[in-house]
Amino acid sequence: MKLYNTETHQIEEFIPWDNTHIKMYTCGPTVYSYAHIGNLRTYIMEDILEKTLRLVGYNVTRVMNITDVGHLSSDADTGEDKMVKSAKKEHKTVLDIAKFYTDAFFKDTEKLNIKKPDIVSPATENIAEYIKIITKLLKDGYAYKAGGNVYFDTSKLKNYYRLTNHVGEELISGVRDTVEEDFNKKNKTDFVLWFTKSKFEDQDLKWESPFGLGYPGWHIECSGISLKYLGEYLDIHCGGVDNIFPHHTNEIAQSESYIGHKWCKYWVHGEHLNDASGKMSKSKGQTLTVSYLEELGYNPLSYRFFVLQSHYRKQLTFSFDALTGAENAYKKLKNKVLSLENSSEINEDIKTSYENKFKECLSDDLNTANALTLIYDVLKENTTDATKLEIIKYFDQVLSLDLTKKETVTLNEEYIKDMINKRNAAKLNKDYAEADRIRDQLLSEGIILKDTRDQGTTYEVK
RNA sequence: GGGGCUUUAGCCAAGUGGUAAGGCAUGGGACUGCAACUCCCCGAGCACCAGUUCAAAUCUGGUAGGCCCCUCCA
Repeated sequence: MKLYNTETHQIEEFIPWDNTHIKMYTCGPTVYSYAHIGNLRTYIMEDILEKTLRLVGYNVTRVMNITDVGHLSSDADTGEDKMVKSAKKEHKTVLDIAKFYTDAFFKDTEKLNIKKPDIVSPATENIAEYIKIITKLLKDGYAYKAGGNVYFDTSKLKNYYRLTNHVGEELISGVRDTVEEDFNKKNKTDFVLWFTKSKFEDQDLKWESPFGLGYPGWHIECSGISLKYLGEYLDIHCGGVDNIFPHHTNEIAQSESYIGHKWCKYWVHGEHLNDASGKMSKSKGQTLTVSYLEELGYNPLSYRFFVLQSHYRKQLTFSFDALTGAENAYKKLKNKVLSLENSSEINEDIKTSYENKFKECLSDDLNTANALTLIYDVLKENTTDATKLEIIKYFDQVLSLDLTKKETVTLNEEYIKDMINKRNAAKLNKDYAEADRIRDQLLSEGIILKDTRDQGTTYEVK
């Protein structure tokens, strides 16, 4: 298994801390609104990674956090935290909002066949863990108090910028002019571990702590949850590229200062989905959600297919043309797979050979584009249908495109047969207008008629 | 200003030194009352320039374009 490791900037052979059990942590959503399909691209990649690891024989424990407590936001113009802002807008409490969007998030991931992580933990349920870490960081001199808050002192580290090649002196703080500078910091890269005072005065959720009544900073939650559930030796930490700096950089700083040794071996980051104008963003008008795609008549799995055609470390530009293309390809492919007969013998040699090829594709830094191409090779292979079907089922354990799953819809077969007979009668009378009317009628009910040579008129569900 | 990624046919793309996989769309054909489905056929020399090499999409240097990060983001 080979993976690109952001920390070393190269593709490496994957060697876990403990070969029998892989610990995988993935940054979860901030639940202040619906996830857009760009967010979901990263979760699809993580899903492929997890399933690939399992396919090649590893045991995996995967943990994901849910960010349901405010973190420093850039909405300096309103002076409000995102969670609080949503809550106000929708006249609900912060936790109501979090619950609502957490549920929505998992509904979306389910539609995309993304497996739910083994452990999902909201940030608000692990406060004691953060306090424990912060207390030790203060005691060991890695953190300091200023202006009521606790900060991490990045100048205590020799190798703070491990994930990036940033040069400290060249960083511009407050690159975006909406961000206000925090003058409590000793160094511009220092970050807050615990807030008791912030510009967001109306933060709803606060907890007692040795540092005062307040709430945790954004970065500490991932370190805390990961250390709590996965221990001090983490194999893989995933997220979107935007998290590399500062979020993941800060996680390393906190975690390793706390445990005193190397923490995570592999950092895997998914590239963004862009639209024609650049990066997709929750705060940029029209949000492309899974349910929006459904409203437009797309199958969510067509989006999964679209994403898998590309590589996770490559930026991908979304357009409806591209999605339509993917949907066409997906439907055609699925039709071909479903038309395979499952009655003949299975050729084990061919099956094994394709299974190995499939594992090779995915083991090559998750080359899903090639893995997908392999399906077309299987369909063209000179072997029995049953063999092809078995191979594709094997592939679908990771691809999760429901390629062999027939839609189960309850149909009124007598009605349909009756309509077909009427249409055939009309056709015999050369009353094609009537025949077409019946065909359109059924189509509007989701039934597609097929005039075949040897079986007469058959139908299938749209 | 600093750091990083990227550029292969209309579109999504594979490719890691030996002469451009696959898919979608388009066009042509078979099938059809007409369609849909299905099947068959068809397209690029890899942003540009200069090197290295017997040989470069693949290596080196440069130019141009696109995108991202530098405390909201997946």
